[in-house]
Amino acid sequence: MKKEIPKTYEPNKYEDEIYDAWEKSGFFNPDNLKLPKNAKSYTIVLPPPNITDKLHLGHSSMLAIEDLLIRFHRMKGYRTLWIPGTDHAAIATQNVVEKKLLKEKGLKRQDLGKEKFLKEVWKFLKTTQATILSQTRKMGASLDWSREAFTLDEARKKAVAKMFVDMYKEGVIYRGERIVNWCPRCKSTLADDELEYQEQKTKLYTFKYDKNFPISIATTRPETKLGDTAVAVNPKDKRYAKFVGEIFEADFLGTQLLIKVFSDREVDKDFGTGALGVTPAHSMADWKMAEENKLNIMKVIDEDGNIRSGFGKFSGKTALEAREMIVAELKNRNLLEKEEEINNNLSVCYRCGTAIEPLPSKQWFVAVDKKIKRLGNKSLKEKALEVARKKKIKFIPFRFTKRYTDWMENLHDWCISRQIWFGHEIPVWYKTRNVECGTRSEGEIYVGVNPPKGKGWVQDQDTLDTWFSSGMWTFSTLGWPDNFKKNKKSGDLKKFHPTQVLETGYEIITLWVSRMIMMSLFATGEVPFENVYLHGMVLDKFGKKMSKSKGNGINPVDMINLFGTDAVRLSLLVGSTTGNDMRLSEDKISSFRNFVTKLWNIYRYAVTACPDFKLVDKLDRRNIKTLADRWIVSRLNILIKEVTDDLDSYRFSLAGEKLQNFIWNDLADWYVETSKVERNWNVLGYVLGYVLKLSHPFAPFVTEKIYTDSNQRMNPNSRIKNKLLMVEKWPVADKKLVDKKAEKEFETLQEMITKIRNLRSSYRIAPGVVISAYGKSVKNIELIERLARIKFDGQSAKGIAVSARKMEIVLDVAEFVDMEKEKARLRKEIQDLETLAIKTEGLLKNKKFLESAPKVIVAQNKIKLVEYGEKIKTQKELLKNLG
RNA sequence: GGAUCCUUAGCUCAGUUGGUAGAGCGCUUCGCUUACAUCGAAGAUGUCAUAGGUUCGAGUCCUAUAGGAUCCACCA
Repeated sequence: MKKEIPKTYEPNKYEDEIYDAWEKSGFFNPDNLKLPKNAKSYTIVLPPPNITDKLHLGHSSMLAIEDLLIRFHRMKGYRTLWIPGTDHAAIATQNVVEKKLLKEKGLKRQDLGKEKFLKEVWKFLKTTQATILSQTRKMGASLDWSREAFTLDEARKKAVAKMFVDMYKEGVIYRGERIVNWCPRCKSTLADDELEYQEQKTKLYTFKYDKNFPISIATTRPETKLGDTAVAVNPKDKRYAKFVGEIFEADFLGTQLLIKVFSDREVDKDFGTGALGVTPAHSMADWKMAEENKLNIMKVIDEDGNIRSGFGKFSGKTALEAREMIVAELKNRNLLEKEEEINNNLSVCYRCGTAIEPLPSKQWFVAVDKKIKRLGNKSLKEKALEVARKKKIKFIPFRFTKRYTDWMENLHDWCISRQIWFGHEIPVWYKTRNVECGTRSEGEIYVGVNPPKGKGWVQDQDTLDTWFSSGMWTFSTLGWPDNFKKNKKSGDLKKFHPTQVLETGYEIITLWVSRMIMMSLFATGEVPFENVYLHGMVLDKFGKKMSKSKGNGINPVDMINLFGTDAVRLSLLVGSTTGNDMRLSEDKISSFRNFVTKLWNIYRYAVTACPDFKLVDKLDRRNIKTLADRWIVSRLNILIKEVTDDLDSYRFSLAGEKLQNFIWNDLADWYVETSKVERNWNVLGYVLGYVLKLSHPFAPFVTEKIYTDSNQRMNPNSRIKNKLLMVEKWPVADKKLVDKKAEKEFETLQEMITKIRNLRSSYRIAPGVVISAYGKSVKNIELIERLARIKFDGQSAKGIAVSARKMEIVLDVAEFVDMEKEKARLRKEIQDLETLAIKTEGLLKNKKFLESAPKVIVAQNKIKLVEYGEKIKTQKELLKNLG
């Protein structure tokens, strides 16, 4: 069954059908792999992409790296599992849908009500989810789709509720009041790491509460000063020392304040007046001071960002309106001493950009410092630090360990409740529930996986932080809690937990990695993964972060359509280093497309030139005949060792580069190109077969295509034609085939041939004179001879022509069987050429010769008459003119 | 304020434990030779940011400086 092979590999034609074949084979699922019972497991959980949007190149990079690891280990004989999934990304998704609703229908979520709104969210997420999954397949990701999960599906809901209840029962989850970062627009709390900071100019006002108050204070937010209960000064500040410990009454524009003066080291003497008005309810730092100094707490601003009742004319106004009113009144009363512009770092909501309002509020927390019995009386924080320090979890590159431990050490209790509709419900019910300006009081409370029986129970209206559910990802996807009864693992959890590698972006160490570690330790007593491999961000060719708003993002699917998945994968894997950002441009991707074509054409050449060509699994050493054979086989076996080592050590880029060099330079340019005369197809079949295996994790499609194409050609009627490269055994280097002597000898030949090539070009080019037309083209040699005959002494010119012929003979050197004979031949060639070079040079120095020479340059089958500046003429035309 | 990373060819970046400076793209010249023009051959280009130190030997290790990027903390 022989068919024509196209000149170039056409990815779009084959990729979908190849992916189908993989998927149908069932080998993405480790249960279908034919493995010995004691085969080791190798598991990666895919960091679930947010369902807010389709995938970008950053995701592609993640998929490329993980699929490389997965395919490599699958071929190495591990019980290899890669679990797919998506993340519901609560706040982000809710925001996207809200914006969409407003834009398309002019509706707010409140207009729809919770139930209808959530329906809209699900409608939205189903479409993006579908897009994400199809993009993932396009990348060639060999994920086990039978185990696909979503952070908000039924199984995960069950796991999350169980986790919450368990932690509550251990006293790790508690409800408490404290200052939270409140977004008045999203009406939700934000974690510290969900804040963004905006540098901006703000006015700093210096004033006194009233004219009898002894100390002036400075603030950028006068409206919050309605809730001041103290003034803090630096203990070393002599100006205020005499007031410390005293309590003053003040009348701040109609509001009665009781101000205690105390000292605190945190206060900067040189900022403003050196005295800080303390507003415990509306500043993180002040809250801390209030706790230490047992200050009263007075709330001024409510959840909508308005001034609460009880503040006279200011009540009901927005914070900004109140600020303006207060400043105006301070001016009127002559209390305002100074008004200056300063640079201020404003915290804003990372989703909507609204200024954050720090507010005290009742929230659910995970206690990170509480000693936990099941963790050997250590806290989550201590245990999470221990596993990193004892290297039960290794960070790659190592330096990120420090980022993790530093952050862990300073970790505060984690607020896990969010005031949004979309997300995991909190498994808590109350009997009576009053809501009044952020303070909630309730009577009876019930915490359990299943709703309580009886009437009058109302479920907690809040939802859980996304990271609470994604923090459980490694074990919730492996069947926890059903697979974890009485502290014993069973099923998937037993087979695949802990996982081997978590591959993710370094920016997510604190948000996600740390939470996974804590939650896994609590739930299973195990680390969630043994290694954390961190990749950098993918930037555009100017080094800017790709983002939708900037419009500089490259859509991976566009690139795949243009250049093929293999090229996209290679460009993401080669030329980048662990933990560092990388730039990507179309040029880079297209150069890898060319590489894929190269690989394809080695195969194409073999099949066209040798109808019986086949890939060889085992090489009979008697088939290694020529020096070139020994050389390429030796090089291959060194390559196998190096690539395997590199991949084992996460040096993907290096491994890819070595493969590329071998395939392009050694195999194509030297082995295939130089030994055309008597090709050893057996050796080529062996080398190509092994190269395909080594390259498969990098470029799965083209390698699989070549592999199956070859099998189908040679074995159209046997089962072999359905064999997949994907599950072939990873090559093992054979030390006996490494032949250093052969490599050295071959290198000598390479050097000699290169020298001849150099000689050829060294005297080929001379200003204004003929030259060129080397090569086999008889026409060109004829041309030189004719030009020479017309104008000069025949002999000298003939020399040039002859030399042209000779050089081609050198390049045809094919068989390096008799090394000494071959070397002698090459040496003679070099000598001849050198003599010729001297002769020619002499000729070219001859003024008479130069003056009378036709000033032509032969290039690209076209001849340019330089002297007359004439336009390019064809060779034929010139010959005609010369008669 | 604390920390990390980067600075190597015109551009984008490799360079694993210290041992003769690398790749791709681009550029110059030549070549369509039945595997490949998405190709082949040849060529040019570097005080490895700066200054010290350790060493027989430093792009690589140490110290300081400059510039760039990022993360964390945070100013009332």
